[in-house]
Amino acid sequence: MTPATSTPDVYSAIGDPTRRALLLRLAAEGQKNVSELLEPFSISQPAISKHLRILREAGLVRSHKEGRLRLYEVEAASLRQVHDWVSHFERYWDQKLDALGDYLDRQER
Amino acid sequence: MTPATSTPDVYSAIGDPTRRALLLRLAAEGQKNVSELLEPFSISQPAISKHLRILREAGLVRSHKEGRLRLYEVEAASLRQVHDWVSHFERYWDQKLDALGDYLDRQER
DNA sequence: TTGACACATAACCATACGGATATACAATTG
DNA sequence: CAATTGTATATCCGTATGGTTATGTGTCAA
Repeated sequence: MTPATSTPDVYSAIGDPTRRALLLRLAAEGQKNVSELLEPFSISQPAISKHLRILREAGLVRSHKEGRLRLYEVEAASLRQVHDWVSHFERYWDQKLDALGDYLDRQER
Repeated sequence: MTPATSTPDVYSAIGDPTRRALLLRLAAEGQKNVSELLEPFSISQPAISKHLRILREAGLVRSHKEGRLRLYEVEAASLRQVHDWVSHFERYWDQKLDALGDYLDRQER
């Protein structure tokens, strides 16, 4: 019985530096196939495919076949939640330590 | 031979939902001691202490003793890099495909 | 001084993770 | 058709991660 394979969340998807690099390159250079994405790294093709799968399951990339290539592109709408979450802490790197920060905080949950 | 215990990076530190909840609460409610932080969770005190250590080593909290309590507070300057990184992808959730987005789109090989 | 409390650390365990190699399969090329 | 290329999946492996219980240490109260 295969145990349900829970979908990976966005935070852990971007926790890996290789996946961040993949995302950044896709954003900078647009669609890429697996071999192209693989090239700058010194890891195996299956390793990259695994990373791409995790990114896809986290909703961070999408892909489609074109001939015998599979093209990947960024689909980063789910990064918005990360952006929003991190923004709660903006006052900690902004100089202005306004007591206004307290207002942000009802967003808890 | 114990292998040097590399300092955890910010991305993996916030990859865990418990640690995100801790950070959010500290930001919302200010200083808290370990027992207070522990209370909403159904995990052990050592587990929380471990999370707090990881947050501390990632530069996300700091602490000081006060009597027999140890008070933790947010120290989230290092979240700025995350915020900046995520911002690279803003155009993927903004409706407005600004000039930068258009420019990048045309670079597609 | 003794005991209780607050917390950290140690030791251990199961599972997840990132990598490798081997293989399967679809699509193109000869 | 067979061979080659592009990619995914299967399997395995070592290490990291998140949890537990047990224990050590500092601080306060009686």
